[in-house]
Amino acid sequence: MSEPSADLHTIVTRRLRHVGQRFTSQRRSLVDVLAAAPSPLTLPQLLERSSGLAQSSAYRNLAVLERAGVAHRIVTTGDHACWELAEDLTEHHHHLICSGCGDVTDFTVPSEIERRLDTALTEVATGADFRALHHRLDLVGLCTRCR
Amino acid sequence: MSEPSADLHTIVTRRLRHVGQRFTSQRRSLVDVLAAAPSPLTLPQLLERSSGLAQSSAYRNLAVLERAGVAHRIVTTGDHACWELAEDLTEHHHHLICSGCGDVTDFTVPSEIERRLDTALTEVATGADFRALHHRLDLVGLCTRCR
DNA sequence: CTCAGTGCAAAGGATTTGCATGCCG
DNA sequence: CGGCATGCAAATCCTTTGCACTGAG
Repeated sequence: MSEPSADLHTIVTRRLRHVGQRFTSQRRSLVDVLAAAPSPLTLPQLLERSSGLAQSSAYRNLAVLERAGVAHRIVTTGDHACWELAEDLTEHHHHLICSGCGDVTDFTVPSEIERRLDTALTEVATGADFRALHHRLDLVGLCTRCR
Repeated sequence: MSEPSADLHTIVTRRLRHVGQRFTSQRRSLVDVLAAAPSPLTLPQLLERSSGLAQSSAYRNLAVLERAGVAHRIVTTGDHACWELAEDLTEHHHHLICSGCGDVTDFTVPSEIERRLDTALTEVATGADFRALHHRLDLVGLCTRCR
């Protein structure tokens, strides 16, 4: 399910163009950093990994990438929000969220359970007259360090 | 599964005492408002429903209630955080989150699926050397108004 | 009398925005 | 050239904190 880097850039370019935006070098850098990370990154982490990127530009570009459906913002208990690539650019996964340090790690569940869950959620959404876009399943607890 | 009001107060009193805090009238008001609401409430909503409560006191008391395991803070995409009673004081449920207006509504899934999910999550947690405290399953989409 | 609890106002801090400048198309 | 993109600094706005006061025990 993971995309080769060249295709990723192609897709991102297309999606950005779709909302009338360019794929600038800063945005390319953000996308690459997100794609390389094994887990969502906070803004400070993104800045560390993208040299010479102004904080405000990072926020602005992340907002653009989110509007284009390329990046996704995760709200956590911690001080900063986290960012990751949109799910359809990676693979469907969930998050282990440490309530001690706010750290976020990815994980997946067996596809059979995922399917059943989807079915159930679709029914719920239908019953509630709610247009479901996606679901979010997080496991909250304590990581090894914070235990 | 819902608690009669008297028992709720008893439980809350005990939990507050356990962390060395009193069950004051403001805290009682917050708990009652949360118990009466069908969904999590933002701070402005809580203030509306609790006359004569200072904003700072609300935040402080919610923090105390959270530390006592009575209330639970939900981080949303919206501007404000939301608050609800702790899950073991209500019943296990999930949230429909509208990405348009940030509104949050409760829902439940069939217990069989919930059980299977729990099993799967326990395995994941064990494998990741993660001490799971609880899970969070949200359905993100658009409510009727924002559709 | 003591000390947690409270209100008010000010501080904090992540995120957003205004504005002048730079650069791609 | 025209307009989007960027950096810097200032503004926003939710949330937290300092401080003096009040009230329960």
